[in-house]
Amino acid sequence: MSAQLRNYDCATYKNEDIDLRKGPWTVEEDALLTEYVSIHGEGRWNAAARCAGLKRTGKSCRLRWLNYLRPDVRRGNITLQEQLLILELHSRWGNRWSKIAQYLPGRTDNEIKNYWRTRVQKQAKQLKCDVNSKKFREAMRYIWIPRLVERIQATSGSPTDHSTTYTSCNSHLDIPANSESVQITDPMKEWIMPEPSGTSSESLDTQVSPVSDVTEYQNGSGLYPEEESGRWVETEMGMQNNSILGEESLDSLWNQENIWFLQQQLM
DNA sequence: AAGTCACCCAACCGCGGGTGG
DNA sequence: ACCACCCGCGGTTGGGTGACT
Repeated sequence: MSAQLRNYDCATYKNEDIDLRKGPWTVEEDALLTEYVSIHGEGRWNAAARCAGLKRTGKSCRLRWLNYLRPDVRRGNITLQEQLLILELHSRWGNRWSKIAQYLPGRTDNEIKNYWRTRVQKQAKQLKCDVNSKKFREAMRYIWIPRLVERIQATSGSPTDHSTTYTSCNSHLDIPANSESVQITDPMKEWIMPEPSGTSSESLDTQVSPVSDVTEYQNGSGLYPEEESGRWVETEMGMQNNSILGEESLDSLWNQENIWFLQQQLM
């Protein structure tokens, strides 16, 4: 335990003495907060800020812990599986970042939100349509997501069955429309949510609030119908072949040619 | 080398809900 | 019932960085 933390007397702390700090956290601040949480656990962030001797608000401490210091936080590129899951869950719940983050172990709501804003919204902007528009959702559903699925299958080495490349979102994410219980169905769960070594399968059966969010999602039209299956799907753009974009990488999925194609379809 | 631009991400802000006095 | 406080969520912003000219 650091001398600062050991010697600090919460009871004598005077709020008026605080000259609150803002901006980036220092190594010393990180160490103080980490040490405090390791002893007292999470929660009571205002008390944590005071007792750890941090000149920060409780909110700032909470954010720093959850988004950065927490030992199980994952950093680095969002994987294909995670991208797929984000697209799927966002289509169902909208901007419920913290809720979506519950299904991406180690990822924070902030990270997912940033991913959405920087990557997904950028594509919508390039397509000159709103990210919440039906047209963009269909572009995601019938082109982006199938390409993700194909890439995931390709990289996992499993054979690609084009007749079932993409049926509907709910075909590989078994999310009951009237339930919060999200269960990943076999065999998809292996590549959507690879089970961390040494952990139980609990993460695959995460239970959350029993209240349905489906009805809460104001853009309710974002829900996918269940009936589609197979390679050809009927969209607002007309009959759409899932393989229409060929075999280019996802990174080039949204190249100018594709954007042009989509723009034609979206007219 | 310097300037500009776009992207990414950490952190802040405002708001609403929950809770205890 | 009211108020104050705390916590969590979603939206937004500002700084760092790399690519490009």
